[in-house]
Amino acid sequence: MTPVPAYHHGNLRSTLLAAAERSLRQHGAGQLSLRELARDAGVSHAAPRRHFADRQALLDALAEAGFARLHAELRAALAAAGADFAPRLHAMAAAYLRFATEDAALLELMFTGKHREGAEHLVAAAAGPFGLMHDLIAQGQAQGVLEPGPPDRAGIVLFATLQGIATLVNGNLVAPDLLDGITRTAVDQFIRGSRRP
Amino acid sequence: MTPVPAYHHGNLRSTLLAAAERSLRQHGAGQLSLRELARDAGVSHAAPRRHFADRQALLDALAEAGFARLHAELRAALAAAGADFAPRLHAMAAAYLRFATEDAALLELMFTGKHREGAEHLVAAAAGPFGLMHDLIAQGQAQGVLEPGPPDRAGIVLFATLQGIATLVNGNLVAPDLLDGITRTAVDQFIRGSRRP
DNA sequence: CGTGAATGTTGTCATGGGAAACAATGTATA
DNA sequence: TATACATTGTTTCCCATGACAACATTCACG
Repeated sequence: MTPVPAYHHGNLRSTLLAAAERSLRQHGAGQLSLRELARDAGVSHAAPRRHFADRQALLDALAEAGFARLHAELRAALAAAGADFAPRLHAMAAAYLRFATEDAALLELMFTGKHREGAEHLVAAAAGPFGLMHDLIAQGQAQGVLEPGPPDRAGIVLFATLQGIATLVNGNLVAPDLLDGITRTAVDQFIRGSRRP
Repeated sequence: MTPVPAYHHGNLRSTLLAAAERSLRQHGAGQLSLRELARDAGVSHAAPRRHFADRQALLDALAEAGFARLHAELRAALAAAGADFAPRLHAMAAAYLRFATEDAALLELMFTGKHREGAEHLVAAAAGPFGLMHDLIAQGQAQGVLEPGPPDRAGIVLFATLQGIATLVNGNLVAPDLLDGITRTAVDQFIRGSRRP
């Protein structure tokens, strides 16, 4: 018996999100079409509207999921690293840049101010990865490697540097094979620039 | 006599680019519509095609013009600064971030890998600002403030940091009133991180 | 002049987002 | 269980846009 296609798809929302993530990786956010996603899911072109009020809502959901995944990957990288500050920082930076360069379009969605007015979701979702960075800096200070002070400012600068490296590489302004070296340089410079005198 | 509208607009290309830059600033690249630009210019909806093969060509032209303007503004900032390295670096960073936060959408167009396959134009245009950064680093080394070495790597890290700060601010992940302080912190940390031992 | 290259215009098509009205299905509850 | 309501998906329609082709006007230059 070919199973009669159920009227209710069952998990359209997650199916759409998964397909969207694929399309995003392959063709970028600009090319992402709700109708095409609907076709792929074998569903009418208006069905997605039950789950995403409009195109932007879908993109916002993608960005939010992206932050969650980024958070998880950073946590995993930290867990795999040892207890010392410097290796942990290097591990985190490498993990961040792997994510950022493998999912360039997603990263762009997550960061470039494409969000809606009420983008508290996104800001809240971003707080996860930001928090990891913050905690790591605090650990560096506790271990006496970094100079004391509010970890926020230094953390933002570090985060910005990693984010910027990703942008330059993703924009083809820096050759991808330089990525690892530059990342290491950036982290080392960061440590040197804010280490305890 | 109401002047009969001339059949030939005369300078449609620059008119379109100017209008596009305005629209970009107000509504972002996604909302930019060739037909709307044509309407604004008082010209038929197909006229822009004579000057830009397609939408992407218009966006590429905008990005290229953006690099030229960025280059000019950085040069102006450097010219206004003194001869000492640190103030020059601070001036350049401030100028970069002013440009980057006032024209967020343009910056995104310039950097995020939205270019065509053959994007040599863009890479070449980007070389201008990159070169300034490079020269500035070299000057810092010559003045004995920075440790010697190939200026490229350090320059890329610095550029990335500024670019990343802009992304975070433009994405509302960092409050705009923190911008100046963070920029200063970033530059100071950079100098401390790569100064002569 | 007059001819060809630039530059604009009108008309058309396919694609896509969005909205409304309707249909099928699931669920709670009297 | 039967009926009311909520969820989810379908159909049908409208409109904006990008892209393209065929045609018109103007300009520059011999």
